Amino acid sequence: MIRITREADYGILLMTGLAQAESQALSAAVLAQQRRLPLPMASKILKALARAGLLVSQRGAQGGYSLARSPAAISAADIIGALEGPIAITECSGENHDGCSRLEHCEVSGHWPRINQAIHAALQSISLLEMSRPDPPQPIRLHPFRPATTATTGHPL
Amino acid sequence: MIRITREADYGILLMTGLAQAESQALSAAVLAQQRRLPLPMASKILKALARAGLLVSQRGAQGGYSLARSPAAISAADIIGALEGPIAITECSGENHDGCSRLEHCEVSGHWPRINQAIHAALQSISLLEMSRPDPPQPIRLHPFRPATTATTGHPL
DNA sequence: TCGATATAGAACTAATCTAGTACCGATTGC
DNA sequence: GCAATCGGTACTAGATTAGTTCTATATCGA
Repeated sequence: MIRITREADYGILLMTGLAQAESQALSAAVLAQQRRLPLPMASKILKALARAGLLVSQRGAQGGYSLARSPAAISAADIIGALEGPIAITECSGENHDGCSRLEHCEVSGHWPRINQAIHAALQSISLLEMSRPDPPQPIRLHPFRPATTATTGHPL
Repeated sequence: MIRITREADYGILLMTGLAQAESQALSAAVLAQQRRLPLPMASKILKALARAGLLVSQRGAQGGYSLARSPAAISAADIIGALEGPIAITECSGENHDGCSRLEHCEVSGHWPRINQAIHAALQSISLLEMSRPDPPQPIRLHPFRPATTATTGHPL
């Protein structure tokens, strides 16, 4: 139900890694190793997070990534949104009806905006600072790394 | 970001249709026509909702579907959960670690349960009664019906 | 009792999406 | 200048989704 992609999962892992590094810059290779993620994947995700303005990147030798803001000022919604694109409500509501206004049977009640807002609010209420605290009742990984050819368990959220 | 399947979207449409029918039973054909959904699709979804106990079905001529409980007692979480399976937290937390306990790198903090719970709470706070009220600021459809061969716009939630 | 109407359930297919990899270019420190 | 790193795009195999089809079962009414 309401699944999140593995990219977003990994993204949160990487962000918590950076949050714990206390503003020290870490390279993609270091972060990937720390979180046991394949380097190309981690690299791809870090690029996206930097492009979204959540990370600051430093190129060249001794380069790396660090958080663009304090962990308290970054929410789960920020991270997930950066990796999975804008929430739907921005695609088909308000002034922007692209892809929807063409449809002849758009007569249905506005339940989705309400749901979107509820979920968005829930995600925005969770900060990276909270997620970085290593005090969970149960250590849990929902999206464990799985090499491309291996069977998988589902990843519903 | 955090997408919901079209089935769940259609499911909510169909449920609101039944909620507005005020406990009168409606056939799959009637509901499908009302919501402009292809009959086989509507039929498939209604079957699933009935199996999940959200609808009561009446077979045979003059048969149809009606709500198993009052619209106020049915939440968005119920509908989405019925169509997209149990939420992840039940698959990999508490006593039930199937598919996760085997993994060697399960050392990560428990951020997902927190997020799961937040989203689940948000969805549970929205009742079918609310969703059935035709008073939205903007009538919106996120998952418009699209014949199998047609291009699509994304459907992020 | 028979036939029309409806739901129950499983199986199948095409299109789309996801996860992960590979490659090449640009920057920077030593 | 060269090695270390990030930036960006393109590609592929596998999984998932969306929708259809087929057959079985139940019920109403003539």
